[in-house]
Amino acid sequence: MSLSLYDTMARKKRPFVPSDPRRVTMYVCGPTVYNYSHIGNFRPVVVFDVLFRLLRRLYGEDAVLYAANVTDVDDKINAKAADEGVPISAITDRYLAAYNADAAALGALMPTAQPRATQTMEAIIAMIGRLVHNNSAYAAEGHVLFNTQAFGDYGRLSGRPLDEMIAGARVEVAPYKQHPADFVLWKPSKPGEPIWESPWGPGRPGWHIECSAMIEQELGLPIDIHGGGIDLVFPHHENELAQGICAHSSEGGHPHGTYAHFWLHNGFLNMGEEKMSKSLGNVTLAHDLLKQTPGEAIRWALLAAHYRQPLAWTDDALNQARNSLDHLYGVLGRARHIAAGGSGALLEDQLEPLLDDVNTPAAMAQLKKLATDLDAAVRKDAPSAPAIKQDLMALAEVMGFLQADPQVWFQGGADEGLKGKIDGLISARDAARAAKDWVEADRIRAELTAMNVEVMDGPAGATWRIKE
RNA sequence: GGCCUGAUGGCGGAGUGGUUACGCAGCGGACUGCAAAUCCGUGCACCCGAGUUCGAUUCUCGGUCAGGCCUCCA
Repeated sequence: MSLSLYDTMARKKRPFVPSDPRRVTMYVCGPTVYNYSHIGNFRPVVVFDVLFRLLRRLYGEDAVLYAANVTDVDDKINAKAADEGVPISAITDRYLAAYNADAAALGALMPTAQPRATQTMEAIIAMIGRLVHNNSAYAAEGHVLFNTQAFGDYGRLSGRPLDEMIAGARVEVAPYKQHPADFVLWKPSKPGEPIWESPWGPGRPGWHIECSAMIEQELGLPIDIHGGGIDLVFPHHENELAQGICAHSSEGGHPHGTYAHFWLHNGFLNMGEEKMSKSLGNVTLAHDLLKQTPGEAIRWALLAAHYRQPLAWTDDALNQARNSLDHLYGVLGRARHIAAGGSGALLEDQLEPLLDDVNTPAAMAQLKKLATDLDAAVRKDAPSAPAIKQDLMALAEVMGFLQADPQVWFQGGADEGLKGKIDGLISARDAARAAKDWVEADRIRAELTAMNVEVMDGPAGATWRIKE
């Protein structure tokens, strides 16, 4: 079985074939760094991280170029900077650092490139210039607007014919627009806002052009995979596609070509019945959640539903994620003396659920099956144990799980002093048990329980872990 | 108003034209000094109606309900 992915443009699953297997390219829309990102913002981060890992596994670690942009020019950033009386870079640097730290805590690898809008300004201006030059865009009242009439396929990605959109539009149409659907490529800055010189006057870029320019600069067209949240299909990706194609058509020629071979969109994370969004005020920040919950458990919860399905975020889902990881790490702890190796399953068999449009819930079921098999093999001291462990760890790695030491997973919340104290109590209890002094043994266990420590007696002595 | 998704057991969540994964929770048992962990066993669902079919949870149509997009948005 080979990799197949659901392509929003085709509205079906298609076999994935990169244009060049030695240079597989993926671009995912990243954050606007004006605040901490909420947990829903991290769903695509984790989802496309799994795809990134999978592609690296299939095509080689150095063969995959994954660019995720950072929007660091934006009204909200300006507002925040003005509010605090600091330059915008103070805001964007602060929240980009937090974003990257949170993403790392969720087990996401760093993309191979993380371009920033402010550092792509030359490419943005050059691209707008090309669009103006071939009449795909026009300047008006200090703005430059993309001419949606120049691209016959406009609306194809989102399945919205132009005239229909106009009919249902609730937006006020700016008077300088030739067509209501035309969108801004360049706009004048207000006083006090960051400003760049351009042939159309001083100002700053619109949001959509940034991604197209970065893709050209970092990856080159066409790219293999373009990802993002489903809410970006329209207008963001539709606009990106239109300007990206038109920037490559000659003057007077018909725009043609391919921008991205695959468009992937993840479903929303919901709080109860509604989407999580800053405007609804129902957000949970990953930054806050990570203070009390292991990043790996959050990652598990984010991948527990297929990426295209909506995901309801609840405390219970998080607890279940934690329980699942407890189970897996428990198996690994019991199998710690087994060295992974031998001939495991074929790579493709192993990865089959992920090859089918990144089916993470099915892959998790397989992870658990392998863990159960490993546990049984270890218990029976079966010769198959090393191979099973190898399969388990290989699949876990592609999913970004089980990279920690089991002991750290269970005891990671305890500092050295506490560990010493716990170990002392465990020894005292072991002595009491050896003397069959059950009253004393149970008293010590109660003391440990009060410390949020759970004791587990085993053939090789008692072990312990921090409870949630 | 237009466009687009989804509906699976107590909960989460895959998948399938004919025995409905997996996990959590529940129940019974084994193990244990008692527990925990683990193991064995077990109950529980495919929104409604019509159609196609030998057979539909799966395909088609209609309906209901829920959500999203059309405006910044992962």
